[in-house]
Parts: sequence; structure tokens; C-alpha cells
Amino acid sequence: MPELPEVETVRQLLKREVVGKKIKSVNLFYPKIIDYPNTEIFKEQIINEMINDIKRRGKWLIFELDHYYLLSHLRMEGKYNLKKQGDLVGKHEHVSFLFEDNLELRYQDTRKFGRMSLILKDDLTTAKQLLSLGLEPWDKDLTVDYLKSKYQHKRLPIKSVLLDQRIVVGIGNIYANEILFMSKINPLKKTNELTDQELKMIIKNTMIVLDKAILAGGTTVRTFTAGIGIHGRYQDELLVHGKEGQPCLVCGSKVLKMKVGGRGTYYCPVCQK
DNA sequence: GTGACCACCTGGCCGC
DNA sequence: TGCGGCCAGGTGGTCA
Repeated sequence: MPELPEVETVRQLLKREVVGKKIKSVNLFYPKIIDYPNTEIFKEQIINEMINDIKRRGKWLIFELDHYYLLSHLRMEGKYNLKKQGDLVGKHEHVSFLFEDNLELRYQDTRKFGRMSLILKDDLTTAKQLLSLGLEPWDKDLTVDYLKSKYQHKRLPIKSVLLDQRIVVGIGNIYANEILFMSKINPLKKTNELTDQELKMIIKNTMIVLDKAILAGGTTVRTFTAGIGIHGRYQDELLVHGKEGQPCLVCGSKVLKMKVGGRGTYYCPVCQK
């Protein structure tokens, strides 16, 4: 599923392929993908807009158009495909942007969880989708003191809190498992009981894990690929996620799986006491 | 403010 | 082979 490294990979690929293209029309095969405004207004407003840049904030892709920002969240299985006009529309392709050069950017999403919004440029800073997001993992303000201020009243397991996009953006279930393994922290440890040293390790390993994943083009798990024919390679470097029953790479103990906050959580009971 | 729970969705997998 | 049930999980909404 797309987490920050996957979204960043998609961003880089899309930027190469579609920046400079003007949108001639839009087809919505599954209108519920459009969160805001309503579909008719969305289709009207986006016509004749040029894609000038593609940015990212957390797991949101931000297409910079002439007068608007198109916000796109891939959620679980969203991806973009570049097709020629008239190519057969796939079963799971729900939105199609037709460009003036007769190429089409198709949004594909097996589980239809992804969402898009079209926001006026002046409204970006107040967009509800971005307003509550926390710090990027590489932000210089992401310090032990910052985490302490956010974590001090949290008694939830750290595994659940790592997924909270209001504190640090971009960490999903896979990378949360990896970060905690590398930091030797038990996923069930209460967040407000973490030591300064543990917080330091979380910050350091978040950057390491996400940097490596971006370099590898993200992680291809189940049905997720970055689209446009790209498969991430980071799944080959996963240390603990999806390794239930296999020996821990550090101590050789069996990797266990449990549910934390309803999410599949993999950990080594010896390394992560 | 915090935390638990649910809905949104479909394909893959497993047991019968 | 076919069927039903469970699981995967990011986010937003609701409720206590």
C-alpha cells in the first residue's frame, strides 16, 4: 500500500511524464473518487488547466495547475497509468485525464479508497486535507523535544501513534513495523513512557527507512506498484514486516505477529522487549 | 483532548 | 469446484 516512499516514487515518475501537459477533458468512471467539489464542477474547472508541477505533502500528491491544486491521495491501492487515448479502460481505472497530445493519465484503484480534491490556489493553506498534517520525517523541527510534546499525554501503544499523520506524516503500517524493529522498541510500549534515547532512535530510523525505501522505488506489497510499469524493490530489504515465523535477522528468534490498533504488527520478541 | 469503533472497498486466501 | 467468511489497511467520522 502506498506510504510516503511509494507516493514520492509516483510523484517523481509522474513529474517526468505529465508536467507541461494541458488537460483537455476528464472522464469519471467512479465519481466517488472526487471528494471536492462536486463532479460537474470538478470536470468544468479542470479543463484547459496545465500541469505545472507535482509536489508531495505527506502521502498527498499535489498537482500544481494554473489556477488550482489537484490533491490526490492513493490510500491503499491507488496508482496512475499513462495510456494512449482510446486504449481499453481497465476494470479498476476510475478517472481519466485526457491531454491535448492525446495521451491519457488514468487513475486506477482496485479498492476505490483513493480520493481527489480540486482546491483554488489561494485556498491551499486552509485545505482541510493538509491543515492537520504533522512534520515531514526530514523536517529539522522533528526533534526529541517535538515528539515529547506530542507524546506526553498519549498512552496508546507507540505502534498506533507512529501511524498518526498529525504528528509525523508518511509513516504507514509497513514502515512503522520496520522503524520499531530497528529502534528495538516493543510495538506495545506506551507512547508516553518512551525514553529520550528511544525517541532519538525513532527519528533516526524513520529517516533511514524512508530514505532507503525511496531509493528502492518503494515497496511492492500485494497489488501495489507505482504504476507506469514500475515495481518497488524495498520489499527485498524489509527486516521484519511480513516475516512471521521466520528467524529474526539479528538474534535468530522467531518473528511474531500480533494486532495493534487493528493493524498487523510484526516484531521480534527478543530484540524488541 | 483522547481513544475505540466503524465504514469505505475488493481481491486473495482459507476452510468446508 | 463453489461458496462463505475473514483479512489486508489509511483516513475520516461518530460516539463515549
